[in-house]
Amino acid sequence: MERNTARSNRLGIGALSEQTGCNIETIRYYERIGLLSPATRSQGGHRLYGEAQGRRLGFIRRTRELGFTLDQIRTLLKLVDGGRYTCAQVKRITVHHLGEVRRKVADLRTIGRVLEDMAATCDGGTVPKCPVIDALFDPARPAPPPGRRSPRRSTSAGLR
Amino acid sequence: MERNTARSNRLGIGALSEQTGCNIETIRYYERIGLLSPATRSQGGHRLYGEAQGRRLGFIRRTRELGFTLDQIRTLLKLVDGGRYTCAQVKRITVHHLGEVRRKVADLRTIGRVLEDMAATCDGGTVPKCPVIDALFDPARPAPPPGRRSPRRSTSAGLR
DNA sequence: CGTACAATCCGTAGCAGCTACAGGTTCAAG
DNA sequence: CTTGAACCTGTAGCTGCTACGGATTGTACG
Repeated sequence: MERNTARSNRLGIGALSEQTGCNIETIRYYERIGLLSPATRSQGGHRLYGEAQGRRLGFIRRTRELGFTLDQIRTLLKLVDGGRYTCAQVKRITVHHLGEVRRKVADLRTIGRVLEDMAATCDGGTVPKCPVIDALFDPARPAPPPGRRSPRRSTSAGLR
Repeated sequence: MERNTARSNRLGIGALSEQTGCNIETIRYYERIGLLSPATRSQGGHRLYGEAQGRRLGFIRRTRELGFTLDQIRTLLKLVDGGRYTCAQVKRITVHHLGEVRRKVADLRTIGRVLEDMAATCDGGTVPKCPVIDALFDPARPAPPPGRRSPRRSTSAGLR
């Protein structure tokens, strides 16, 4: 059961997976697409990881959890690898991503409001007729398509 | 330029695309996966659409805009097609989806907060050193992975 | 030392939900 | 009848993984 860590600090891919919470297949995937550099191998060809690779994978995982795309992560890592990144560069990427997150939140909140309004018109009865279906079939009703903001808010007013 | 609509109420796929705002390729895709039933064809094989298909596509598009998955839409349409759906069935799907939207909003707001905190630690200078990178490389710092809530909030405190 | 069995290997294919070709046919205006 | 836009089919690509299948290693136990 104890797979390693014994006296060698080099981990197999399974141990690294456990340590970082990152799926084995995903680790190999990251290597394949070049986010992780090719791991050193045992004689038999099994991947072995040291501390540096572990920290790098941790970075990727945390960054992913914050919703950065693999491409953004690639850019960040390239900056770090180059050794001559600036705070400004990193901030630009971060702030850009923050903007996208905020847009998504706004869109989803709009969607949520529409869904709430629609659900409220449902009595949930066994009647073979539902105002939600009607609303969805009716061209004029539901919220403006998310993506950019619209000046008028017609959601709850227009729905019932 | 006027493509049709002339005196026939049947539209070509391009006209339908314009009318609904749904990409031509996407319309064909919806047909392929069975959301739209196979269109009737001209002698030459071009798709022709009547009002009913147009309304159905509109339904799909609006429902998609609200974030329902194609599978949920398929279910809704099956209910409608069967002609014996109940308000309760529709409401169940809607409320379920609403729950997911709310979860996503919560997760994204958490992410947004972390990003804000991180960005705040950046002075945006030309210094080859950025606290954001440090935070992302440091195992202990960033926000708990979204998905379920954590009791302690260490974000802004822990980050600088 | 042999053997079993876990761990790992590689390559490929699949998921959602489209989008983008290429290389051909049809439609409609002039 | 000719031109050029619209349309056809089929396939491949995108993101970010995940899940095989069938082979090979690594290792603990007897």
